[in-house]
Formats: sequence, C-alpha cells, structure tokens
Amino acid sequence: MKPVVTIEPNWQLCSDCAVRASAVCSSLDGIELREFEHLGRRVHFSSGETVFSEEDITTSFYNLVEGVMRLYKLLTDGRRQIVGFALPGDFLGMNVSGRHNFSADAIGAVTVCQFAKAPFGRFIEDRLHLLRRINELAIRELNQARDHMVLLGRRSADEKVAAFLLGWRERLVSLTGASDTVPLPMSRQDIADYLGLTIETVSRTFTKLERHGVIEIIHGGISLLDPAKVEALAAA
Amino acid sequence: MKPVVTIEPNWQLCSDCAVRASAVCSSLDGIELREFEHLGRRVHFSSGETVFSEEDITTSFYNLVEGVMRLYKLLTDGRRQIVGFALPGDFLGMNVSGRHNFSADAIGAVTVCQFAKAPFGRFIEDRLHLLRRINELAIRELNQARDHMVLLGRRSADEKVAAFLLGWRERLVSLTGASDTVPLPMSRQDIADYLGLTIETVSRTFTKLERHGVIEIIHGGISLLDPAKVEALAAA
DNA sequence: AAAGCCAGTTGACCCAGATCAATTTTGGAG
DNA sequence: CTCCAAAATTGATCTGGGTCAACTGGCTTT
Repeated sequence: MKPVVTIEPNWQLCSDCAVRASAVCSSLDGIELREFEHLGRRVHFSSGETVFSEEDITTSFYNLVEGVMRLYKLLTDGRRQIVGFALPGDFLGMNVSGRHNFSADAIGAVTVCQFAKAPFGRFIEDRLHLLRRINELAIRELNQARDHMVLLGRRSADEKVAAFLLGWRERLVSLTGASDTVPLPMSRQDIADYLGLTIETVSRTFTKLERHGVIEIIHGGISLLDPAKVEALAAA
Repeated sequence: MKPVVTIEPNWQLCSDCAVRASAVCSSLDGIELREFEHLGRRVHFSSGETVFSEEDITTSFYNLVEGVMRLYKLLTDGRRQIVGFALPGDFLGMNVSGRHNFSADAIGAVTVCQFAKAPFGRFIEDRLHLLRRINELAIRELNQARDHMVLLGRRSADEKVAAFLLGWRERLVSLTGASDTVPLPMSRQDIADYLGLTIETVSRTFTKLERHGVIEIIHGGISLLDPAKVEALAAA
C-alpha cells in the first residue's frame, strides 16, 4: 500500500475544526489556538494506508480529525490483535519509550492533524491545562483498555459481539447522534481481531443474531432491532 | 474479609521511603517532599483485604509501598479478570469518572501510602513535574495494558503462561534484582484470572513445563531452568 | 497426631470456537 | 453490462482448553 499523502495548504483553522470541542485542543483558549494552528498540519490518508507502525521512532503525534483508524499489534507469526479503533477527536502517538507501541492504519479515508514531536513537546511544556487534558485522555483510554481485557479474557463469543456492537454504537453517539443503526466501517476480519475471535465466528454470530431477530445486517453496518436483547446478551 | 486497617503514627518520612526513587514522588524535590509527607498516611492491609472496590467513589489515591496487590474487574455472574498486579512504586486510583474502575486487594501483607483525593488534587494543581510523572506512569500502564490485550486475545495457553513468567520476572528485576528464581505470591486462581484461563489449565501447563525440564515448581514460586526455552515458548 | 481444610494437581470427558473448505455476495474496473 | 478479486457467509470437522470430579499434600487447629 503506497502512502499517497496529500499535504494541503495550511489554511485550515483550528477554530473551524470539526473536533475542536472534543480533542486535546479543547483545553486551549483563543490566543493559544492561534499558535497551536502553526504546529499542526493536516494530512490525508486513503483507505488501508498506514499512518505509523509499531516500533517506529516517534516523530509525530496525531489528532484524528476525520475517519476511522485501526490500532493494532502484530505477533511475529502474523497474528494480529486490534487494541482499539480511533475516532475523530482521538489523540494518538503518546509513548514513553520514544517508539510507537502499536501500528495505526486508515479504515476508509482519514484526515489527521499531525504535530512534529519536538515543537509539540515544547508547546506543552508549560501549559498545565493541555497536559491535564492529555492525562485525562490517557486515563480514559486506560479505563477502556481494562474493560477490553475483561472482554478478551472472560467473555464468550456471543457476549463479545454484543458488547462490541453496543460499545461501538455508544462511541458514535457523540459524533453522529444516538441511533439503532450502527455503521461498521471496519471489516469482519478487523472485528475478529479486535474481539479475539476468527472471522468465521464473527460472521456466524452476526447471522445467528439476525436469525433470532435481534439485529439486521445491512449494507455497511447492522441495525439493532432489539437493543434490550443485545444488552442482555452482552451480560455486563 | 473484615478490614483490619492499622494507621500508624505519621512519623514515616518520605526520604526514608523504600519506593522514593520509583514512585510518583520521584518527581519531587526536598522542599516539596516535606509538604507531601503531610498529605499521605501509611496504611497496612493484611492478606486478602480489599483496599478499594470498583464503582466505589474515589476518595483516595494510593501509592503501593510494600507488598503485592491484585487489580481486577468482576462480571455480574462472578467471572473475574485480573487486569494487573501492582508492585511497590505503583500509583493506584486515578480515574476520570470519580469512581474506581477496578477493585484492588492485598496479596499478602501490604503497605500503602494513602492520599485523600482533594488535598492531593490541590497539591498537584500547579506542579507540572508531578503531573508529568503521573502522565508518564499512565502512558506506561496503557502500553502494558495493550500488550496484555494481545496476550489475552491472540496467544495460546502455553504462550500465556510463558509470557507471564517472563513478564513477572522482568517486573521484579528493579525490586529484587535479576534472578531465574521467580517468586509467585499470587495463587494459581489469580494467575488463571490474569491470563484468561482456568486454574486447571494453569496447573497443567506448569506441570508440562516442569516435565519438559523448562521450569521447576518450587515452594512459593518457580525456577526457570531454561529461560531461553521459556522465551521461545512465549513467542514474542 | 488426628482431623479438617484449602490450594493445587491430575484424569476423563465435552464443547465453544478454531480450522479447513467451499460457495455466495459485493464492489470495482473495463 | 461482464469479469474479476476480495469480503463475507456457510458447512463439516477437529481440537485446545473448559468442565466436572476425584485425589493429594501442606498447613492449622485441637
């Protein structure tokens, strides 16, 4: 997959940014935002392109502005675990070792706001509120990661799939509003690698749920016909 | 398990603290440390006691000073996932919701340095270096959490056990020095709940490794007879 | 030292989900 | 539209690890 990276003229303004309110930048005031604008540059990636890879030296941080990304780790023999899906507003790339600790690629077209590591580090340096915001995002992610450990270690295939649908729907609420129609831009393989299952099991589980009238498999997603039933299956 | 909490007279000094160099407090200078001393109070817990529970309103943060703790989440039907083991120097209790997102109890006798949430929050308020340190710890933990997701979702029982032994040994290096003798203060059930296995599978796997001359099961732990073999089994 | 009690081990059997193997459906490209 | 390739579904079979059950070996208690 060749990286066809388009760099736009940097006329994009933070104040017009779609993720202004939810992203790291929500902690910045008007004056700071001006300065911040010059730090980031908008970069586009097309479907399937890799934004950064595990073990790469970290040269940039990324703020996802548009689209969906899969974050994953690979074992040497090719087994893959997707550790999360990123949505607009998510901040990616923070680490303590100087190297990325997972890979990230675009699911469909993606726009990110890219920050070179050093200037971003300098900008953050004495801005307590921005650091606090980043810390808050890290803690929130840590919490999600722990929830996902429970899913991976202690839930059945049915529970995993049901929990995934609900969790994904929930994450979309703040972006597209609440709805029983859940778009699934990622492939079945992606879902399988996120849930610690095989593609066949994911497919069979969807089909089973549909046969039971709990969901309907639609183009590019699923529709929750009986959300209460799905919640019961997820067995929180 | 009734909480027999002993509160010592607060003559304990941070400067004498065993975890002074590795814990959050490593970011504090001499003057700050004096003030910090008055914020925390040493509390002891005996084996099996719960320090805090998931969903409890967070009133305190904890710095583990001595002993080992298990951090876990429960499903309503009693299934348990241990999301981590805490060792001296680990900082526990940070969250964004105001409630703990996992439970923590003592494995063997434990000493913690307990900080009331509000004063600690005030102390942190304008101390960039302390916040940075906390952020660093959170990011490090997030990284660990992601590694553990790979283990839970994509590794076989043998790989899980081998990776656990190596990972645990590695964590002990900074505390007790490098050694092929790995103490395991936690029960087989704890190990199983950490690895997403049953107690029987953990036991069988240990026995198998011993039969193959890779490890030796000793009282209170295991000994790595062939560390290279264990590493090969872990299949990084 | 006997009794009781857990934690751990071991064995026999089973099943959820993996694997292997075809189809079928979908989405582009020409 | 037709053709092709990738994604998804479905079926048949297998197996790693779970479940159930018995046993063992330390500790504690008396």
